[in-house]
Amino acid sequence: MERMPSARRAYHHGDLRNALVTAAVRLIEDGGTATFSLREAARDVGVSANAAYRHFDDKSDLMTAAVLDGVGRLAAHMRQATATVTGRRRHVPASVTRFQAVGRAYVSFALAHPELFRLMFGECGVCRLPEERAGVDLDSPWTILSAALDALVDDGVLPPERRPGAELRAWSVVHGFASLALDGLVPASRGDADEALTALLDFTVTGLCGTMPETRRRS
Amino acid sequence: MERMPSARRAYHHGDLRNALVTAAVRLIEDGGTATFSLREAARDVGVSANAAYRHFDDKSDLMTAAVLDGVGRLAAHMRQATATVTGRRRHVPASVTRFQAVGRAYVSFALAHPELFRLMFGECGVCRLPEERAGVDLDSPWTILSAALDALVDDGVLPPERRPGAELRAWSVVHGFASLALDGLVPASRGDADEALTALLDFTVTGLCGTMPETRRRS
DNA sequence: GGTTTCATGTAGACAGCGTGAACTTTGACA
DNA sequence: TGTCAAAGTTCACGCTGTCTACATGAAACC
Repeated sequence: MERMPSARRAYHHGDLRNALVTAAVRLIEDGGTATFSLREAARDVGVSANAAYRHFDDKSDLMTAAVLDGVGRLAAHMRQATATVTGRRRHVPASVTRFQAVGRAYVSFALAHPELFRLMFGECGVCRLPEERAGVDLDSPWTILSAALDALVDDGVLPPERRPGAELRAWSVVHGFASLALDGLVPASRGDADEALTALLDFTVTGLCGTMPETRRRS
Repeated sequence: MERMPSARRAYHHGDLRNALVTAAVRLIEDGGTATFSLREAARDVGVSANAAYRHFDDKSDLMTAAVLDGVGRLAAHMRQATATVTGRRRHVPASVTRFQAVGRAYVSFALAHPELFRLMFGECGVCRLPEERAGVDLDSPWTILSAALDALVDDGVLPPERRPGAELRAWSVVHGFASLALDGLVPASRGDADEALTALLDFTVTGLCGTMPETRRRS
């Protein structure tokens, strides 16, 4: 199988696997994980339900593929956020601003794709990724976070002895906040939530560095 | 309906609602949220599937009841942890130790009841609790956390101006850590995980207070 | 005490689900 | 051109959530 007209669209789809994943992501995003069905995804693509079994072991395998797709989107979102940091606060080192932008991106992704985010970190989620090794496929987001933390060290605001394990602490904060926000446990109004997030990110930097760093550094 | 022999056990169960909730919690805890079925819960209790509809609107209503049950257990677990704080570190104020014990209890509950915990804070979870007001029924855990934070202020380690919103920040940290741990994203070995948790709780106190407090306080 | 009432149970039916087995189509290659 | 395997299809099964109708029996009223 190499060439496929894709105009005829008879019997052989041509790229069914990807089409199913795309449909799954869309269905999950607006419909939730609970009501998602493999049959509906197949129906959406215009194919019989069992056709999916040529590309996935079972329903949960399809959902895992959707999760992987989501991880990729999250990484892209985070990467873009670091690349285009907007605004910068007085007396706050650039590395801190950029680090906080990563966290902000993480939370905004979760709020923009609640159901997908929940699936990514819930049952059928990253804990069941292939190879029995979960962390592997989260490399991208993890790497982006790591780089931001390294920059904090390079900038002299994060003491090297506090560096080990910082990813896990930082990740815990934003992940927890995002999860709680999805559950409606964060101040409802948009402004309040943003204020809470800002406070949270300052709290994170303080906790990591041992104190809130300013631009006028002590040597 | 008042008296029910409970020995005869014919037709009328006597306390079917509670029995169903108990069965649901157990089935969810060892079987997961995905495979849980209302019919199985009914079968477990020895009652027809439709009997459940006399006590619950639908499946998700039953699951919500299970979630409420879980919130109660979580609160009890946290309360007990604060009451019986074991060990105490040098140079660390007692209020800090007690605060950290609350966080430790939260995480240990999540690790002990992974599926229930996930359900509590996932779809069908606290976000869909009755009254359209999520926070309400989390009063107990929230209150316990609040009290621990108040104690930090009373003890002079948490500056009053940093007190507002502290619940949300503290909760975010432990909730995120617990979630990530359930996804296998925390160092696998038991000792490493505990070490990471300890570091996380110190990080939290530092972030909240602005610095890591010691017993020999300034002033 | 007999009758009525009604909350609480049961039985049966239905569509939709995930999935296995067997069959069909079709593009690629000898 | 004939063959083959990959990628679809159809049929079938048991299980699910939930609807409608019916059965039971404890309690309330005369």
